[in-house]
Formats: sequence, structure tokens, C-alpha cells
Amino acid sequence: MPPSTPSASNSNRRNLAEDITARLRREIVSGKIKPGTSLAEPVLAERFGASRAPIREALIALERDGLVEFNDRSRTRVRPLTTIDFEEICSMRMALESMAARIAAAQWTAKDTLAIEENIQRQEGAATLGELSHLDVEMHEYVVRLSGHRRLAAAWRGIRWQFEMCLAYTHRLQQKLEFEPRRITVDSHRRLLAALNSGKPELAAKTMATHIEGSLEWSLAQFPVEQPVA
Amino acid sequence: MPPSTPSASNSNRRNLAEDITARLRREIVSGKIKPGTSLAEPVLAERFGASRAPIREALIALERDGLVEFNDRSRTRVRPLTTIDFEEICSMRMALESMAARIAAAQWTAKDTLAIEENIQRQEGAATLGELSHLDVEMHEYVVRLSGHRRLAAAWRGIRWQFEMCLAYTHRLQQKLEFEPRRITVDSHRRLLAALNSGKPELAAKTMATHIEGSLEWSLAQFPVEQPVA
DNA sequence: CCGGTTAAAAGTGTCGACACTTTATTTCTG
DNA sequence: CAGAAATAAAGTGTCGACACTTTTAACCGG
Repeated sequence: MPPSTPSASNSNRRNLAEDITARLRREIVSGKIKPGTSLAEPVLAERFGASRAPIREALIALERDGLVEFNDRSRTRVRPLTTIDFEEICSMRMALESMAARIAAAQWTAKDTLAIEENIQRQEGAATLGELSHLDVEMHEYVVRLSGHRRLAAAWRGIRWQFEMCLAYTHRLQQKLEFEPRRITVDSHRRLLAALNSGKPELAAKTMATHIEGSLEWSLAQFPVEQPVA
Repeated sequence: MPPSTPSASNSNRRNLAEDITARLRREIVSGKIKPGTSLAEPVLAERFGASRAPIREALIALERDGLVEFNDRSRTRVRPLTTIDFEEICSMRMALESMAARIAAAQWTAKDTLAIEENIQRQEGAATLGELSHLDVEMHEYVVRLSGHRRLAAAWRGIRWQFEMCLAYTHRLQQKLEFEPRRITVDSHRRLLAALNSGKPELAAKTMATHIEGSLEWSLAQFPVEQPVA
């Protein structure tokens, strides 16, 4: 019973496991699969028309992303994120990305300024909050990558999707892209770019930390008190 | 053909994969399996008297620990660590652990002082460099754990074994426990404890960073220029 | 109608098998 | 004897099966 793939497109990567990982990740991050939902291997196997082996690998990968968790008896469920989790994620971002900014600023070139400038311009034209956030994350990823610090990048990847999951959640609460958020985001990014391009690593680090803290304040305000979703 | 287990003790965890992970990890960290060594699933499977399934999981776990790496064709080999890797590891430790120290200091109690005090005393009685390092790592882990920051702890775990691998490597170069290293380590740890207990989070963070930087300088000196081992 | 007992269902851990790909070896051929 | 082609060996990706454990559901006596 080969690929029945009841869902989306079937990208022909030569790795079923990675493919499934990506698909499940999308659904979890977007909230299509709700936090707390249990993910049983045989069920997923049938759903994806695959055997349990690649499913198992996908679940392990998702656990690594912090999107699912295993209980004592190895049962898997989508990890519910609380306000505390959100704060943890943001504080990690501050630590990791300000470090990345410090390193990146020390080797910043005109090419990098161009790339970020272009990203910011697209931010100004973003139609939805989701689009804006996507560009936001993309820009931060750029800095992390530029740092060339593999372990830093690895740690960052370890929280990246959790962060996007939080974003998607807040977006569901406030769907429409108001004037305010975009203005604030874009301004903050311009300041950040200036700092990265200033040739002053410490300033870049500091500015990055402030930038992230700012977005935290804003998002945290519309976060529920405890479990976002059961 | 059940457990022939040609190696060490057979701890009866209820999870073969974890068991194999732990055993392989020990051998890699200690240098018994040299960097660059290729790790083929069927070979390991036979060696551990297991099927490929748990072996595969173990390799994935070790990749997560940064101890092995997969190439484009999914072949696995023990990750060779260079001086650059060592620097990356140390800079990550500085970032993560100074953050952990800041958080831990804010909630430090007499109980914690006691625990660390006891650890330091054991350091003074350490007979070998390996023993001293083990206590060292244990102490740092304590701080990370006390921080209660799960993502910070996760990131720390992501470099922990790589660090121990570096340590084991330098120890092979300088086997005997000189007077100097111990005195320096212990003194530095006492200063660190004082900072953690000072009620000043910023001081604790700073002291932690300095402490780690100090040990880096010392270790780096006896690191080879490039690939520690092929 | 409830708590407890038993039976069915669902789930995980591990195994061995097979197809296909990559790597190593052997065998030709000029 | 070198180099290319053919062949063998080794390795990974995925599958389906089975044993054992945990959950869930059914059943029963009070």
C-alpha cells in the first residue's frame, strides 16, 4: 500500500523520514495539530502511508525541535507551550542571538547590509502578520548563520520552531496586521541593522537583545496566563 | 543470537537503544573509538548483538550530542574535533553557563552552598586529572540544573559530551595531576561559589564567564594546531 | 449504578528481510 | 601493467512481524 498521501504535496526527497518530519512540523507549528494531541506511531504510519520506521525517526526529530515530548512510557504528544515556555524561548533567543550578533558584526560587509535591507523592504510590504513574522525569523536566521558558529546555530535551531509555534498562536488571537506592529517591527529592525553595520560588536549584541526583548513584551501581552492550549 | 555483549557490563535498562547509546558514548568520549572512525550500522549491530533499529537510534542520539556526524550519504563517523571546535564549545559554555549562573544566583540557598562546598572538597582530594574534571563538570551541571531553565539545560547537554571528549583528549597529553592545575581549579571554583552565594546575579554571571575562560586558556595551550586526531 | 476484574485494543521495542545505492574488488583489455 | 568495465561487498532506507506492556473497554457482582 504505497503512498496514499492523503495530505498536501509529495515532495520527492530521497528521505521519507525527513519528508514526514517536515510535514508534521508544519502542522504542529501552524496549530493544525493541537498541543496535547497524542501521536501514535501506527496511526501516523497509516496516515502517511509509511511504515513505523520513518515515523519513529520523524518523532525523534520533532522532539529535538521541542515540538513534541515523550512521556515515561515513550508515548508521544504535541508539546503544550505555556507562558513560561515562551519566556524561556525568548531568553534563549536573547542569549544566543546577541552572541551571534556580536560575532556577525565583527565581519559584517556591505553585502550583508544589502541582504538585510532587502528583507526589511519586504517587511514593509508584508500583507499578513504571518508573512511579517516569516521575514522576521528569516532575518534573525541570517545573523545566526553569518556568525559561522555551528554550535550556536544548532542551539538556535533547537528553539526556532517552538518560537514559530508561539508566533502562530498569538497570530490566531490577533489575526489582522495592524499599523502598529509593522511599524514597530520595521523600525526595530532598522536600528538593529544599523548596529550590525556599525562595526561595534558590543553595540550589535546589545541592540539585538533589546530588539528581542521588545518583541517579547509585545507578544507576551497577548499570551494567556497558563497553558495556551490543553 | 542474543546478547553476546563482548564489551563491559550489561546494565539492564529497559531500553536497548539507550544502553547502546551510553556505551558508545563512553567509548567515543574516552577516545577508545578514535575520531574519524566510521560507524556502520550492521557492524555495530553485530558487535552489540542487537538489530539495526536500536543502533540507528543510538547513532541519532550521538549525533545530537555532537559526537558523531552523518555525511551526505548518511554514513556515520566519529566527529573529529579541531581547535576551532574546542573554542566553539567553550564560547557556548560561557554564554550558557553565565546565564545559568545569573538565574541560579537569584535563588541560591544555603543548601546549594553546602552541595558545592562538598564537591570542591572532593576536588581537593582528587587523585587524577580525570577525576578532577569529572567533579568540575558535575559542579557546572549543578548550576545549570538549578537554573530550572529547560531549554538552557537542553542546549548545555548538546555540548556537554563534546566538552568531555576534549577534556579526555588533553588528559591523554598530560596524564599526571600536577600541583598547579588542581590549585588553580579549586581556587577558581571557590571564587565562583562565593559569587553564586553573593546574592548578586550579575556578579555570578561574570565570574562564571571568567572561570570558564580561564580553563579554556589553560586547555587550549596544550591543544594541537588543527585536527586533534584524524 | 459503582468499583473492581477481565478481556480486547492499541502502542512501543526489537527483529530480520529486501530493495536500492554506494564503495571496494576483481577481471578484462589494450 | 595501467585503466576501464564488470562484479561483488557493504551500507542505508524502508517494510512487515512479533513479543511484551499499557490503555481502554466490556462485563459482573453487589
